[in-house]
Amino acid sequence: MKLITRNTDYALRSICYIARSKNIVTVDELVKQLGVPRPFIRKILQQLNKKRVLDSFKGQGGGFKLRTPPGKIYIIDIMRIFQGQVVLNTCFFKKDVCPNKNRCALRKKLRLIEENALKQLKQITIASLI
Amino acid sequence: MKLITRNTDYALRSICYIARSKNIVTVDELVKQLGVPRPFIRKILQQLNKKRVLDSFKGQGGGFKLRTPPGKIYIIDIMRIFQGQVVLNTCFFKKDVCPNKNRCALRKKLRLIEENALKQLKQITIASLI
DNA sequence: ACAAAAGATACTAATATGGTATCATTATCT
DNA sequence: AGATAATGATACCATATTAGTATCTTTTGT
Repeated sequence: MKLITRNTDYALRSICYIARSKNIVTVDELVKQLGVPRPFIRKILQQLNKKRVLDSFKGQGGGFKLRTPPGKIYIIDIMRIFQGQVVLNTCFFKKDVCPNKNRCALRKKLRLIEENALKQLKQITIASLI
Repeated sequence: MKLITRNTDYALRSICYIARSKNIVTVDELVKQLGVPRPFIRKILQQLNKKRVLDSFKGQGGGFKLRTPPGKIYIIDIMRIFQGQVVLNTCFFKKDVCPNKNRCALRKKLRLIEENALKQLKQITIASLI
């Protein structure tokens, strides 16, 4: 069980850094700050731009800045970008083994735990991290 | 984020089935009950035997039974067998980026969430599932 | 025009998960 | 004793996900 993956982590830290910085931030700067492979973080930033978390500027003097204030960026949204639907609750069992999903004691308990985690994740903003 | 993996799920259901059954249970019976690939579930049961959750009997009339009462088997232990340390809280960052892990706001919050989930997982026994 | 930035996209590598195959060992029954 | 029915051990293969690279295009400021 891994709550967040590497690219989510990189993304969050990049966003935090950009949020703290008043100026536009280049990939170069982030590479230096975070020590993350350049092409990898480029891809991450591009995704964040596509998903409208960041705004990007091409050409000399270009780079990235936030598109939304840090208090309105929830880490669950960043997780969703890189990890898809965060809580799956997929049942591995075929219908005839687990005829009634709703009554499966195991699923029920796991779902509760997942819902709790989700609820907490939904409350954390970038602002609360910087 | 996937709370449990397939083999953990299979293991839990096998244990539940064995717990409900008064008699010794063979792989064959479990395959019929759960519709899971035979060699795969064999491996799972072997691991459960090694970890002393189940007891196994070779030869004709052999099979598996519980070694511990269902009220004392916690699903977190089964998860640990198949998924290793359940909550990792690994930080992907090098020391110079994240100089003080304890003060990293992100880690702190994630750890809290993970600890909550863990606490809940630690309370669920097989007995509570059957 | 040129250089410095990001955009797009396709590819490769590593790891984890899910699953098979095969042979050895042990116990029971006749 | 030998056949049979069970698990033990172990090595292997397949697939999916995650992590990371490479390359070429586009935009923009000087």
